[in-house]
Amino acid sequence: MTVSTEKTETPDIYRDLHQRLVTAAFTPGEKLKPEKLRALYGCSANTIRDVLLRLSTVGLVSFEEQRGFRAQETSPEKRHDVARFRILLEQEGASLSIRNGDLMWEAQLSAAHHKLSHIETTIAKKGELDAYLPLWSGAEREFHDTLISACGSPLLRATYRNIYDQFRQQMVAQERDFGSNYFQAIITEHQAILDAALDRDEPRCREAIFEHMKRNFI
Amino acid sequence: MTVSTEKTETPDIYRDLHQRLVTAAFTPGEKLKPEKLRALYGCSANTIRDVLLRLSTVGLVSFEEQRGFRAQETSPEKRHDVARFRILLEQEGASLSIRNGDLMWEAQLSAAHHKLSHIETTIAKKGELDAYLPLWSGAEREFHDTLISACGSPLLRATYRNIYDQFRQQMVAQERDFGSNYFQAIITEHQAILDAALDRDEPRCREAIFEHMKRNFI
DNA sequence: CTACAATAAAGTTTCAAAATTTTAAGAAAA
DNA sequence: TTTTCTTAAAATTTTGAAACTTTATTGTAG
Repeated sequence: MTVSTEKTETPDIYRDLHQRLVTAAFTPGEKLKPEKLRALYGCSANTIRDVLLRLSTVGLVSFEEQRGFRAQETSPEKRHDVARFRILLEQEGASLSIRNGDLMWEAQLSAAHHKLSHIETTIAKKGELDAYLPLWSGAEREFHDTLISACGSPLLRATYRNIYDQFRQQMVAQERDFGSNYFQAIITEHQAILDAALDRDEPRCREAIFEHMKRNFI
Repeated sequence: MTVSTEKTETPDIYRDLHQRLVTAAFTPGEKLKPEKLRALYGCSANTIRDVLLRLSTVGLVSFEEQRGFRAQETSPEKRHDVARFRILLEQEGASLSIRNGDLMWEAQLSAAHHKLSHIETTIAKKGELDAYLPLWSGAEREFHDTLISACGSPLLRATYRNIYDQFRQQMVAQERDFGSNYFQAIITEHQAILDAALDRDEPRCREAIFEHMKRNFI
């Protein structure tokens, strides 16, 4: 069901494992054995190895020479580190975008926020997070990525995306209480970020980003 | 000569290729064919593939599905991007280190600077950069890494190291004029960074870092 | 002469098995 | 009982060859 039967399977395996990792389908530190996963995707162990090697590249999987792969471990320190670093990158990226972004950027940001806001409102009402988690996670990622998309630095943006995924992995793994009031809160926070960005108010946007993330500190 | 004959060769292949890449033994964009490199290290093509996959994770090698590996391309935009991002990370890391660093940090920073300074002075006098490039590159990396080593963020530090290596790769590839006066200049700049750090003067240290890097802008 | 298709060559990815290393289990000694 | 050594099992890495893709070459039609 989750496995595509297309000719070139590797990208699908990558995407599927990536998705599983950021939605905590594996418990942190769990061993990822190519030989076991092989069966799941109907390919050889080496193909899995390739994919895991690439996922270790982006920090979702930890890899140690001669002792294989694991789903990235989590700890309060790690979560704190990821959150701090994410703030740094997003604040800087947002500042640059506010300076450089054109009308198209504003439009795309509005659009991304609209989608995100819709999904978050639905979850806040219905409360069925499990069903919406992949959808919401994707929309949130897109909103934050769009926010920094006009920063003019491909490197900053690529690094941010990696960190965002690590953040998601760490937070979902922590089994936070994603209750209804949690979503009420982040709806407000995302709105504040959007408003500050469209007002081209750098300090206020930085502050809004910090407010959005500070709950994840130790 | 460059190839170790130990039992477990993979780490050596990784280190050796890493070294070659940051010292521009490959021209930017040059194709890295496992089949060719295989002979060099006396192993199979897949082992090379593994190493290249990991090097692509740290940005030294570019990888495209179904069309293999290349030494990272270079361009004015890319160099500018790397330089800007490096400044961001180093300024932030240095600021945090200045706030958090203890006496041990000061001592290590002094030691790293002492070594670096010695090598740079030698090069400035003798001018034989080619012979000293790996030594100097390693010492400079260590100095900058030590500067941010007390920042308290493993993620920031690891990211900085990757960016430093990409920076080195980009700059050496550009065939800059590493003349004697170039080294005279950076000796002064490194001294300024050290002094500001030991004085615990964040703004001055940030400024010194910027001054050290601004020559690499477009 | 150019554009397009067919073919050949080169390069990349996948595979299953062999070689190596790590981890686990059990036996002997302190 | 605890520790250490030996042995067996499990897992990882490496290999060489097969399958597949891309790129280059050649030939044909417009």
